[in-house]
Parts: sequence; C-alpha cells; structure tokens
Amino acid sequence: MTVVENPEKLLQAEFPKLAQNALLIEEMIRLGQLIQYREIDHILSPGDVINSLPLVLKGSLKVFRTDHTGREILLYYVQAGECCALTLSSILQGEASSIRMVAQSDVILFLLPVSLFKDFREAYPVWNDFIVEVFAKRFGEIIGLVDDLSFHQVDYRLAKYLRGKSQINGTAVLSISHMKIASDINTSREVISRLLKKMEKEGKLKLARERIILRNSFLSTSIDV
Amino acid sequence: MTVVENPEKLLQAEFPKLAQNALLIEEMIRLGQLIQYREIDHILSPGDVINSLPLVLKGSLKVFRTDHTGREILLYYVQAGECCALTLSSILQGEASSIRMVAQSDVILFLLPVSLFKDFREAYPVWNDFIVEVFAKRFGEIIGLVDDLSFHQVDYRLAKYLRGKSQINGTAVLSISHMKIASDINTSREVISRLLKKMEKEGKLKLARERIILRNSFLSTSIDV
DNA sequence: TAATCCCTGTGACCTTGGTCACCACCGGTG
DNA sequence: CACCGGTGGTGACCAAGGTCACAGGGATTA
Repeated sequence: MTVVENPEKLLQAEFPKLAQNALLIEEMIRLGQLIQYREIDHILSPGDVINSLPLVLKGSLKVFRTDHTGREILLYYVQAGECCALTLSSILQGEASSIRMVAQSDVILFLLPVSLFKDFREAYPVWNDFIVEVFAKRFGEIIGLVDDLSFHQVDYRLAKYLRGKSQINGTAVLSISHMKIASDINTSREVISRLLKKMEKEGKLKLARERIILRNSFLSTSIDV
Repeated sequence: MTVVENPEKLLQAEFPKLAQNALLIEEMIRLGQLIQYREIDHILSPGDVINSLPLVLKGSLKVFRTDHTGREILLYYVQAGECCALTLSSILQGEASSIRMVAQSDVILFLLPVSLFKDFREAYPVWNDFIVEVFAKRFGEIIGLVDDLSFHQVDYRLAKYLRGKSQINGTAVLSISHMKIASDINTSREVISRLLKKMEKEGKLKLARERIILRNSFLSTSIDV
C-alpha cells in the first residue's frame, strides 16, 4: 500500500464528468486520498464500516456478494473511471458494506471520505449527475446477471465470464485456475473443468496449467449456441 | 382506465419526500396525470418507449424481466409511495423499457412525463434526493434476488415468495394459481404443486382451489430450514 | 531428492428440478 | 345436459450439475 503523488491529472482524466467542475475536483483532491493496492488485497468485506468511496483510477476491482456459508458470486468489475454502486448505495443508506471487494490487478484508487457526500450533494449538481449515472448504469448490469442466473445455464455463464474477463484484462490469455472461476460464478471446480474440456474439444479455447487461451473465433462470437 | 380527481392529497400523502417542496408538487400536478388501472392491465412491455414515469399512489405493480422465449421472472413489487427503479433507469439513459409492468391489483398511478426530468433535476434538490433514494433502496432488493437465485433453491424461493405476496396483499389468504406462481419465480407448475403439497403436509399452509391459506406459524418464521 | 501443495482430469453417484403423460375436478357456457 | 378450458395431483423419466473419490503432474520447499 503506497501513497501516490499527483492525483489531479489522473482524476481529471478518468472522471471527466466530475472534472466539469474545477472546484469539485479541487475539493476532492484536498480532502480525499490516493492509494495504491497490489493484486489480491482485500479492500472491503461484508459488514465493514465504509469510511470512503473508492473511485478507480487505474486497474480494476472485483465485487462479490457472499453467502453466510462463504460461497460467493461475482457481481461485477469496477474499472478505471467507475465506482462501486453497491458501496455508494450502502453509504447513502448509512449501512455497512454488503459486498466483498478485491483488487483484480494492481490498482490506483481515489478514496473519497463519506463525510463529504452531504456537502457535495448540495453544492455540486455535477456530483448528483454522477451518482445517478453510476446507479443507472450498474443497475442494468445487475439485471443482466439476474437474467443469466434465471434463464441461462452454467455453460453459457462460463462463456460469458471468459469473454468478460478477457475484455477486462485486455488479453485472450487468461491466467486463472478452474477453482477460481468456479468460485466466481458459484459452481464447483469439477463442473468448470468438464465444461472447459468440452469447449477445448469444440475448438473454442486451449487449456494449459493456470492458463486458458481463448480463440479469436470464440471471442468474436457474442451469442452462444 | 379512468381519470381520477384530486391528485394533490394522494400525492402529498404517498410521497412526503417530494411534498417537502410545494412548488415541485404543484408543477407535478400541473403537468402530470392521474390514472387508474384495473388488475392485470399491462402497463409497460419490454421495448416500449417510455413517455412517463408511473408513481404508485394506491395498489401495487409487479415488475418482470422477460426472456426472449417468453419466460419471465418477477423482479419486485412497486407499492404505494414508490416507483420502478428500472423504468427510472431506462428514462435517465434514454432507453426503451427493459421490463414488463403489470397492475397487481387496482392501482392509481401518477404519470410524470419524462420531459420534465431535466428541469426537475436542475430546479429541485429534493427531486435528486428522491431519485437517489429510489435507486439505493431498490438496488438492495435486486441484490437480494441475486442472492436467492445464486444461493437458494426453489423451496426457499417459494416460501419467500408466499411471505412477500402475503405481506404486499395484507392477507394470509392468497388467491393465486400454481401456474401463476411458477411463472413468477420461473419454474414449472408441477414443481410448485409438489412443493406446496409438501408444505401443506408440513403444516405450513392449507391448499384449496386457487387459494393458499398461510399459517401464522409459517408467516412468523423468517428463516427456512 | 523427497515431501508437499495445488491444479487438473475423470468416473461414479445423487439430488434438484424440468418434462411428459394422464387423470380428476371445478366452473363456466352453449 | 354435455362440453371445454383452466386448475391441481402424481408417477415416470431425464438432464444439469453438485459431491465424492482418486490419480497424475507441475511447482515449491525442506
């Protein structure tokens, strides 16, 4: 965990909407904090008191919903220029964190203290717009997850997961274990192994230890049969 | 479909938050429209252009997500004093409706033209607060649905559905067919029949034609074994 | 080198729940 | 009255996927 210099440029570049108001950005920088995490660091857990809203400047976060038994499901990624809608929701409702948040890769975050929210809401119309936009956008994504869970089976969800991860990471070569995938989409390791093997036989990808190489033909297909 | 008189009182009573600003309420009444629907009327369908946001003054709406094959799943109820977050989201993003909305019982709605949204956002801080609150609250509910779909089985979801419906309707006697329930939680009629029969044997409820009478012991139990 | 840990593959088995077939029944309506 | 459409009950069967057991292989460390 390292404190990083020169927040302004990054913040302005990644959050152009907020940067529309120079005063807002200035105040954010004065009162917030820039922080760097390494991969795998846990950032928030269910039940944690939320002191600040993390805005992602670089890298990406993964947000999970967790069962009381420890099972979990990946809700969404938070990429540069975004923030976690559920964390925002918890903050606005004065609740503890309802999700688990981890760093997907090395990330740079801007931590905005929750104490500022009330003032911002009154002082900066742009801030309101930003919040509403965050909600509206992520709402659609979550509904997509509901769709997948309701109407699609594990093979479809796996394919979608692989495509999504590839896109987030910007590579067709995924370095991830079957166990991790199983955990992310809340199924068992054996099921993932079997499905991946099947996909390999179908020519959609190639398997190696801790590595999945997605074929272009697979990546360019958006609908699964 | 009947136009109803005297919007002010109802609107103020059901939306106290908005009523904090008398000017806002006045403008809403001047430019919006009060409408009454009978049960089962379809109000919005996927793909429909949204002209106005329905605020519920009386009764309740059901909001569904629909498959391309016609299967669907109940997302949530919209009760008096609420509005549909997904409709709001679609409006704010300038998109068509992503959901199907029906009247659960006779309802009185206040239709707020989408053309007002921009002005309201700039003119009335209370309006922004309202929108944010709608999102934050409903977001939590949808996450609960994701939990149920991920971590729980049909028996659990059925029990929750029955309790929820009982609460919404304010009665322990539900007048609904097994087919309807199956459709709401996206499973098959046979499964519901079997599970209900099992629950009847367990003393949780009594079955009759188009009627399910929930026992108090069942309603007062919040956690299912 | 040996021990150990994690990753992957796979067969066997079981549970959940979706599908099919069929029957009985109730409540209309012609 | 007979007919018919929607409702509910049930047995048989099947497919998806979760669980268990175990084996082999790479990687890391003692």
